[in-house]
Amino acid sequence: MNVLNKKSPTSVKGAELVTRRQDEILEKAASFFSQHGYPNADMQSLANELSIGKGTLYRYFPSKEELFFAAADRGMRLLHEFIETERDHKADPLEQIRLAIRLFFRFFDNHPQYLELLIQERAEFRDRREPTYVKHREANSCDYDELTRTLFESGRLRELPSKHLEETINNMLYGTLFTNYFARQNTSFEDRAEEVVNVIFCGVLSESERAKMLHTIETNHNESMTNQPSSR
Amino acid sequence: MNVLNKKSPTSVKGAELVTRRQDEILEKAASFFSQHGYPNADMQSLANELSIGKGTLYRYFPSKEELFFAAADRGMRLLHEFIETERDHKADPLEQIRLAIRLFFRFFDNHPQYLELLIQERAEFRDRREPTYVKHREANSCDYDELTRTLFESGRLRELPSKHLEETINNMLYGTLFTNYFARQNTSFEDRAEEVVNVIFCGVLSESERAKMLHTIETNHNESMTNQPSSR
Amino acid sequence: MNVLNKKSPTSVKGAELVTRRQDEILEKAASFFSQHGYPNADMQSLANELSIGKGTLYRYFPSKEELFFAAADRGMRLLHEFIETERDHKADPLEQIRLAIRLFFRFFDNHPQYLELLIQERAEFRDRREPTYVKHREANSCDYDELTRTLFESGRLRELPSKHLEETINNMLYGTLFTNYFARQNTSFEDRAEEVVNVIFCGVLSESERAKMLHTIETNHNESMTNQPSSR
Amino acid sequence: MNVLNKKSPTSVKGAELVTRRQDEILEKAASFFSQHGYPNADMQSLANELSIGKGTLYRYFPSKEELFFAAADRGMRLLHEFIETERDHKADPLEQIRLAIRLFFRFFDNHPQYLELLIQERAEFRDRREPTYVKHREANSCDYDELTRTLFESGRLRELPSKHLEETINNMLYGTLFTNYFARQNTSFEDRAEEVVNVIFCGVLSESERAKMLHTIETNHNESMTNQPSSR
DNA sequence: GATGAATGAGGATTCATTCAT
DNA sequence: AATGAATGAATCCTCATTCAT
Repeated sequence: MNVLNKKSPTSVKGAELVTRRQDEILEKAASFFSQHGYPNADMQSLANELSIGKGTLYRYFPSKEELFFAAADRGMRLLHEFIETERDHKADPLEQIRLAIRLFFRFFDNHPQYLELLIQERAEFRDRREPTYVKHREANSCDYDELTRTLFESGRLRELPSKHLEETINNMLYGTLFTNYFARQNTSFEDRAEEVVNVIFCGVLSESERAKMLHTIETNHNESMTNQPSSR
Repeated sequence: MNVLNKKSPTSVKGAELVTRRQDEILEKAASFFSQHGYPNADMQSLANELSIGKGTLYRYFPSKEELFFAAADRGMRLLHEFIETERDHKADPLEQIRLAIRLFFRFFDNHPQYLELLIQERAEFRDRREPTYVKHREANSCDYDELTRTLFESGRLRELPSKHLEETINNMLYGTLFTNYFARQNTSFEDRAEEVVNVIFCGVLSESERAKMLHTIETNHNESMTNQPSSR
Repeated sequence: MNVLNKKSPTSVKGAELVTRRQDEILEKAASFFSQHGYPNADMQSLANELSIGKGTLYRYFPSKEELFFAAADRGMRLLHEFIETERDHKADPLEQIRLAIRLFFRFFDNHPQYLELLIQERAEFRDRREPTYVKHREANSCDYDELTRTLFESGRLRELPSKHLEETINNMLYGTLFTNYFARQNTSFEDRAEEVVNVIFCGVLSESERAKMLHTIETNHNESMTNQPSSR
Repeated sequence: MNVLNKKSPTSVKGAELVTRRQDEILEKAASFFSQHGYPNADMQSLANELSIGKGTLYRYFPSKEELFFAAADRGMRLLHEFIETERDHKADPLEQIRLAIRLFFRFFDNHPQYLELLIQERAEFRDRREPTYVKHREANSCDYDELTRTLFESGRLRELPSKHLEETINNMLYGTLFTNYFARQNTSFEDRAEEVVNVIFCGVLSESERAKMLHTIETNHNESMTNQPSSR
């Protein structure tokens, strides 16, 4: 499916060269797809922007589709690497989460094209492939599982199914990305990190209201445990 | 730009007929675009599904693009109407918000095609038009402005810039929609409404941790007010 | 696979129109493919020659390949019709064969493009489809089976497996077509009909030599019957 | 037009090496073109199969077209050599012809790719070049001219214009090749040699019928000689 | 008003050939 | 001498839109 299939294993040095070349192409392709949208991005123009021949593009990627997927994957890989490089495994768990969120936003501030690619991918290849975004989420999820477990055990989180926590954060993060990006407000994502963390951690209610609500939930929960074995 | 413009008067009855016909088309078009994606949805097939001629389609909508926009707009209008019809203006404000969230999710459970259209629209017409989603948000925002004001004034929300509240809820809602839809998990949105409300209202931290954090925020805030007039 | 698939059964009158149109296209396509060769025949130029749009071509035939096959099939159909129209079922069987050969040649004199198509087809679609030529041969073969049977029974042919007769004639006919056409000698095929018939019917040997050879064959045949039950 | 032209002298040994290399390439090229058809045979794959670089191919043959022609020519040369090597110049002339036919068929049984090349060539280069097949026929024709003359003079053939004899045999041979090959019947050509010889030599009619027909021809011929000096 | 036949701009992809290493 | 990376001309096909009936 790639260059190497057409001919020869090429030398190690050659392989490196190929990888470097592919990276250059992917870098440009990401912005290009992001800018024009997948269906309007034509390979000729992309080749022109790269100052290479159209054929060369096809030497490195067998089709427009594969090129797009490779670009999207690269984005998620870069995101992952960026967060891994910057995070501090020894910090307080809550701080780690806070930092991860901040880094997540910072990445998309610096590379908005990759956010665009996530959306494009979903729009164009709805039924053809597992979304890159989901793959990435799965790759990362284990890293944070332990973090949350620790927090639960030390009683620093309230009692929520642990899956909820992760998903809720995810929804909030991507929701913030998407709605802001959709709205083209051009505000920095990272600038909103504090608010987001703030709401996720503390909610929006005042002290007293919160107490009331949590009490109601508790009560309902107990009742449903006692009276209605099946809640659906 | 539409049928009526070409030769406007026509009888009132005629106008109604046109509207009914347009609605039938839009209904089908929404599912169709949703199913195939904008670029792969071809007008001939849509006409076939509607059992009308391709030309007729063009009588009612001047172009594929306009048809798509009309379908997306209709989706947002239906969402709005649905929520307005079902909401209870006399209920407790927090309950009103909770219900609105629930209804919002229920709508997209019942009409997932309109969610798809939002994504399609963003992907295809990135730079050509204000997203339908944003238009809708603006249309609705005033309705909830007063609701939140009341809650603030009665001390039932903690002190957050009012814009934040609305945006945060929005981000959470759309984030939940998008990530779930992206992940194709086929779970009902409404089933998740309670969790979402729960987190937005109460946050994820335990009582003590929350207190600590809110204290820190307060302190920082005061300090920054005193010492660093500009935060960036 | 054809026009009708895209939409609607069209009226009877429409169907006739479609057929007429297809025929016009096939007529031109045959000469065009014949002239340029399948791979060099481009659809745009063909459309230009027909003074229709490229899209129209594709309305009537779903692909270049199908168009080509349809043209080749039409050729064989026309050949068959031509011979059936002109032949005289009441004539002496040998005369019928002689006439059929003459007509066969005359057809390709008048429509050399269809000969070319047979060759093109074999060259381009070697392994993708049963040759049109073979289909035609099968369609016709039954017509002549009886003719040859009669001739055998009345002792007007010497003893040859009946399959041989038909195949030999076939080989001779197509061989004459192909070699003459290959050689681009531009001589009329029909002009050679008499020679061909002459050789097939009488062979090239003189009376005495023929007698000798037939005697040898007979003898060998008897011997192999007696001594070597299986000759293979 | 080939390697040697670019920088001619090179040592004699070098020239031999070049020739050997070219032969290896042509050998493979023949099967390759035969297998895929000229337009689908791509130079990269051919180079791969030969385990040489694509550039090297172009060192030995200036273009795909020239390579193809060289392969086809080589086929005809091999055919010629094969027949020359195997034939027996001292045998009875009729036997010589019989043997030549048998050898001709045997060659194509063993090297069907060269038959394919003849067809490909005609299909692709219809108007660009004298068919290899014709060149070969001309090269060989003189060898058999004398043979036939001898036969005529000794009265072993009936009176036919000598050109007819050769052409008729040719047509029959190539006709048998092509129709059998077209039909992909996978029968051995050589197995059919006897039948073919048999029909060409003796014709298909019975003794009496043959006499009748030859009489008629004679009569017509004389008449036309007497009455209509020019038959055209 | 409704239809669908006709159109042609537009874009992905292939592959023979060149040429620097 | 040998290589294979780079090139871009060439071509099939799709589909939104128009317009005569």
